[in-house]
Amino acid sequence: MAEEKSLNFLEEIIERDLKSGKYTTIATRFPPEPNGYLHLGHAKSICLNFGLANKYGGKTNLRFDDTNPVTEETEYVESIKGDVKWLGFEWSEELYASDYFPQLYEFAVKLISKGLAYVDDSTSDEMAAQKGTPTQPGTNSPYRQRTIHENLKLFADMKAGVYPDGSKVVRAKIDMAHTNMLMRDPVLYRIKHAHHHRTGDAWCVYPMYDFAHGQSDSIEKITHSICTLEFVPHRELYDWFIEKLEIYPSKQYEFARLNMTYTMMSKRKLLQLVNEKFVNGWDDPRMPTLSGVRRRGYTPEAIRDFCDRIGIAKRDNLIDISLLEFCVREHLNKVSARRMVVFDPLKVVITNYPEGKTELMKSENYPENATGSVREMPFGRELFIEREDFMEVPPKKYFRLAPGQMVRLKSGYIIKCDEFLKDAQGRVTELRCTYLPESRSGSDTSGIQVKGVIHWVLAEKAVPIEVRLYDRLFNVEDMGALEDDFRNHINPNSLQVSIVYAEPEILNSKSGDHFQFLRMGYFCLDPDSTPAKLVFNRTVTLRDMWAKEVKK
RNA sequence: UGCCCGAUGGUGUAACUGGCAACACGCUUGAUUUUGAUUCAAGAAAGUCCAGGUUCGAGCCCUGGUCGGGCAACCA
Repeated sequence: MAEEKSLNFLEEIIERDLKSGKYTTIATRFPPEPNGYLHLGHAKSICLNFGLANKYGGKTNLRFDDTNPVTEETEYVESIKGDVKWLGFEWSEELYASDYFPQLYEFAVKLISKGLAYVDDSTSDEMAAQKGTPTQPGTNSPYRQRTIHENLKLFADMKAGVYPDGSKVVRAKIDMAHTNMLMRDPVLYRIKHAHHHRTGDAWCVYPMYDFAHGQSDSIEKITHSICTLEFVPHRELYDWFIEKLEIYPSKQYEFARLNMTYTMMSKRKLLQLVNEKFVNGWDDPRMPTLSGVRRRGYTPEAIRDFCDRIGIAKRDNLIDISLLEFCVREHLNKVSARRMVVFDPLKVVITNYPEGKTELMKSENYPENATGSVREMPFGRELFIEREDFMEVPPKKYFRLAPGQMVRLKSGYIIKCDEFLKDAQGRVTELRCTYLPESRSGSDTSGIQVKGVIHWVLAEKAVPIEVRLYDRLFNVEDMGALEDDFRNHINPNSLQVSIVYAEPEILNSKSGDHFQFLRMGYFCLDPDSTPAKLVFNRTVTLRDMWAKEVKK
């Protein structure tokens, strides 16, 4: 296990910092805003931040960036905490940017006192005009020259609730002609007479992200503040505040966010899917949210493995969803109990099997592990098999049932199809087969080798269950390249519900159980289940070489 | 027409910091298999965005281009 995996660029930076003695231990943080549910992109960040701290013996804080009371809710805080834990990580401290409101306020006062910030009465439109453009310098606000004394008084009044929302802001006094737009006198504080999910009505002025994030890192003595690429231009401001405030110098590093084929990671757009009912909530199994993939049956192990495999770099990427599916299958193959479930039943009557007789057949639960764990399946004269496991006129390499052809019933007997019945519409309604009594699974003395093995259930004991089959939510590979509205590209067939027939053992399923329905895919029990009706989500299909063969 | 990032098989990520491009997914073929799954084996696939330069030697360094992404919210 001592294989040396090459380091990503952040690990290189950290190892250099540790080796040089710059730090003796590292501190990272995962800083979500509680305004939505976490998704796979966040999983990448979580695995990175917590992974780095674990690897180098440091710590990771969970810090909620809750500086905008109008979009943030406790519901989100709870879901985020649950998701991080589910993924398998433990934070050192649970913190909130709102914990630092008093200190952040003092930081603003300090900047004002140093003549490095001022209160501006400009409207947002006026400020936008003052900003200039990336190619043209901005212009100074007419309020830029207010005295320190006046600014202090005004800011105190802002805090005291004297002014209405939007009437005034505090801005840093930097350079309206700066090539970095973010350095053109950015807003530090704005007035919002809004109820905050944690501080209630204690404040009516709230810091902007830029004035809260870096300082929060600094307060927590975060050594390596890791964020995504879009914050690269913010780093200059981040460093400016640290320098002017003379506080602990956390360093910001940026990596490329996760993009995946056939999906999107924008919290805003995911919220839209929820609000506009394209999906059934944040935890809809079609969503790339952690609560969604969890409900879908993805395991934390699989997601961590996935995050490990995609790597960390700075170039834009579009990860093929098949890699995630590979990780999920790999894990589920090892841990899922096997069950037989017939989706589209075709009745089989075994004509030489005694009427009224049943026997119990043993079948392995975990064929990948030598646990010896087995279950018993009732076998009898009338069975259901998959309709597609019979063909009246089979193609060349079809080795399932066909007139005169033999097949092995998994964990049962070898049967031979003697004849088939059709209804008036020409639809096959029943197969009449004979079985080889000496071919019983585990004590086969028939000497006959058949290529095809199919799953089955005893008709009389079959348990109807609901399965929900999911397909990709969007039918466009690169959602990021879209020119038009993403809602125009929703896959109308992303969810298909049907009633299928399971072996009786299915009744013992418990929530959280993962199964492989033989030859049909991986499934998990959905919370919508009731004792009267079990509901299963298809996590992912099995790889299917035959489907490819058929396409040829 | 500004500033900041980035560029290696189809997709990702590597290349011991200058020594004849590797790993994974995907794809193809074969073997095994009481899941057409799993497992195993083999194979196709990039000459590293382009053009110069330095060097015995460049994916790594230098110069100039090209292309892609980001930046003008009282969002984060």
